[in-house]
Amino acid sequence: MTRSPLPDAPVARTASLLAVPARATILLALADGRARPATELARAARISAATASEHLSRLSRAGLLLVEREGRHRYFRLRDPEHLTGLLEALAALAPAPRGPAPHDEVFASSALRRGRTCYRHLAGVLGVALADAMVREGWLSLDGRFYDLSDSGARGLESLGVDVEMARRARRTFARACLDWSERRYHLAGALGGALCDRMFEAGWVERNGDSRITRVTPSGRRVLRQRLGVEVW
Amino acid sequence: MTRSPLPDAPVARTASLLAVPARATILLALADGRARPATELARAARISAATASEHLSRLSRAGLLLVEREGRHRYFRLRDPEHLTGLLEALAALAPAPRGPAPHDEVFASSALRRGRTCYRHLAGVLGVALADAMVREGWLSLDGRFYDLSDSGARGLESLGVDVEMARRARRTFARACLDWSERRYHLAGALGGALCDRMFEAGWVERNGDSRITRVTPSGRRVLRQRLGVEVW
DNA sequence: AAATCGGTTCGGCGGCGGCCGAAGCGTCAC
DNA sequence: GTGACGCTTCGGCCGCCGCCGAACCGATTT
Repeated sequence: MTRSPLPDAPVARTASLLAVPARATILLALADGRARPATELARAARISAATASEHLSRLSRAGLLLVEREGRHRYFRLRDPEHLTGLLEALAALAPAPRGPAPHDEVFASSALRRGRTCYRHLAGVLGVALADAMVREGWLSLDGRFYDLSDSGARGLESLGVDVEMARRARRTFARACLDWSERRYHLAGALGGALCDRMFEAGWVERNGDSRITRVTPSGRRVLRQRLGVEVW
Repeated sequence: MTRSPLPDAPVARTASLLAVPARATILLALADGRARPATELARAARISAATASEHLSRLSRAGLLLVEREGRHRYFRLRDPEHLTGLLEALAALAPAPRGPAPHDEVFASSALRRGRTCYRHLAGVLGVALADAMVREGWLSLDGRFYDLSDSGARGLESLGVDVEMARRARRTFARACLDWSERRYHLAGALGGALCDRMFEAGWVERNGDSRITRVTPSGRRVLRQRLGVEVW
């Protein structure tokens, strides 16, 4: 019953990846090129974690997604956002009904969470990324793969902010890790040093929690310190 | 159990049209923008006529195909070749394995049939289309929808070639129809007048059959007549 | 009229695969 | 340690749909 392979098999196989609503939702949710954890994608597609896991592994195996482990999360992102996005748009454009531009996501714009938040015990969101960027720009940190190197001047700078760098060095945890930030798609500072910095900023009253959520906001004094010491202007 | 509709339904629904090998083959076979009858598409996809009919009706309902009845045939073609072809290529490009350019069709190039053939009782292929084009160019015929109008000068011209135009007018069949030519994707002359012209060309020895097949070729004398009377140069 | 042919419809079969709950594993918090 | 949490694997259910043969329809031929 088997026949010689038709030259269109690849087309059909690839199309079938996009042919189920749950997977299309997932890809659409990743269309902005940012990385998101599996649970969030499951929620977006309204499927169980188990089902999402299957879809994600299938999409990864097909080479559409890249995956990055981050603690107990797994972040997925499109391997080739340009190409994939174009394809999704072309498919949507072929559909008969809709004539206006699709509402697309919006779902993920939930900006309060995006601006600043804690990620386990370090700072994330726009704030966390801005901080990491600034420290790199000032020569305090340099990125090496998934880790940061802390320069001497960086150590001095952080110490002068009141961060207990020596204590962080002695911790059994990784000292300075680059953590993929899901809302900004860039790295922020994690590890013992990130924790120490985060602790210090709360302790000094430069940032504060919004109730008991993970949402964090910068206080006026924090804003001043960051501007003076790191040249960072945070909203 | 029903949930509010996700914005990705159109993407998935459209993708599922391309997600089955048989349909992908059909669309690929039509990728050149030409129209082909259902049976040929069934053969290309290696499925039964019944299955092909389902696929074709589904693709038509989805607005991907246009259909044109022609006698007892139904010719299908892509509604928007540009768009669809781009989509197919983008999908194929996403597939991991193939690195060289796809062999695409070639299948349909079977050129002997393409050059000239009879279609029921009139001339088709490159020859038929060239003839129809020439007669339009000479002002003998003008296309009106799916039919041709024969001008007075056209009637005289055909008569002078020995075609029995009056007999054709009295026939109960349609006098001069435009028949969609599958290999050239353009119209050729059908109907009673097309039949009369075809008869005359065989009778005069301007064209002859290749054995008992539908393949037809122009003889030297035919070539000369066509060049002199219609300004047509046929290979 | 009968035969042929292109195409569609119908009924039914069979398999792929999407989905979930439960269980398992690793990471992190307390 | 214990518990919570993110994620994956496993087993099984179930529905969708691609496929065909047979019957049917309409156009064309003889």
